[in-house]
Amino acid sequence: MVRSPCCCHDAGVKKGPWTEEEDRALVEHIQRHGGHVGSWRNLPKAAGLNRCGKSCRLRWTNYLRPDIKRGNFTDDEERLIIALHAELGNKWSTIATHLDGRTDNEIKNYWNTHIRKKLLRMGVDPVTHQRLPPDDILLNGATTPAGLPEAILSAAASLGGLNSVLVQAQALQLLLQAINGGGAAAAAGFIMPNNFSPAASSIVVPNFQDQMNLLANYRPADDYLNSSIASFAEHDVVQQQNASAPAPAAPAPPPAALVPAASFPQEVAAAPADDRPVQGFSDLLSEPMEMPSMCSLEDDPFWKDMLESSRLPPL
DNA sequence: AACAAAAGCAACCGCCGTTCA
DNA sequence: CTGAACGGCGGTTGCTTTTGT
Repeated sequence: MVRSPCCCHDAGVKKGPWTEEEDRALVEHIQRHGGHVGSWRNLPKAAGLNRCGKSCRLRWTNYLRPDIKRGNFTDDEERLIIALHAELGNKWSTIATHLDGRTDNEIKNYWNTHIRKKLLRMGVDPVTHQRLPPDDILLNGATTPAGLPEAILSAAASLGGLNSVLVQAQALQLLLQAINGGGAAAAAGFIMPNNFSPAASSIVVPNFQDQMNLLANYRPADDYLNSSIASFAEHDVVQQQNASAPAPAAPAPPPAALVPAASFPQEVAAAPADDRPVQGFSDLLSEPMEMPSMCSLEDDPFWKDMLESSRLPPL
């Protein structure tokens, strides 16, 4: 017996976005059959649809199925996806079986549009889940003019694994550039006084040693899965907020569920001598942006040296 | 306000393993 | 056993929406 060729190649079969009428026809047909489709190939004709069976299956499984969960991915889902991807690779359908109500297509899209970029920003290769070479991180972060905060984050993420003085200097240079430009620095999570000006004689920055302690202890690929990468969602929200906010206005108290991202843990800032290693980048991103321990640049010999050796104008 | 660029996402394409005649 | 169709999957495209200038 010879089977007929796939309907997908029929010239008259409709393609493109589905209309409400088509959706209704498909759903009603499947419901009439108790949720059982039988043959996808025969379904379009039986349901009165001028669509390829394959297209019907896709529409049903990715959009119309009643058990599909809509809305943003939660942090837990995000962590699970990353963990599963590290183990399974691009086995989206397998990954989808571990997340209730999520389709492989949705997960795949979310990975490609959100998680992948975030991992890159954190200095983690989204394919291998290993730490990227520092040079790559810097390149990734510095590709867009508006991406300076990302460059700083990438540089910070790379500090823990720096293997060359040159790269370390590049990372610090990024930090210095951020401080020299108030808006970018604010976006990176540094607190600037309301009257901040690059030319001002007293520039306040977070305690440098605290920053270096945190950054130096960060090992992205070692433990990022265990940490609350967490802050992914918050990270995005805050980036957008910072990018669009008319900085450097005095920050309003954030909503309880929304804390600034690129900041340093309070307990570390308050206890500089504590060498507690951070568990991951989340520690740098998830706490409110409060810096009890501040110092001025002139008072910090390290900053003084750095500024003198940089090409920035003297402060 | 208008335009351009970037991001997000639904849908399509084509390959591959399985099923079936 | 063979070959064609089916169903499923991952990669990619292109349209729509959002954001930036």
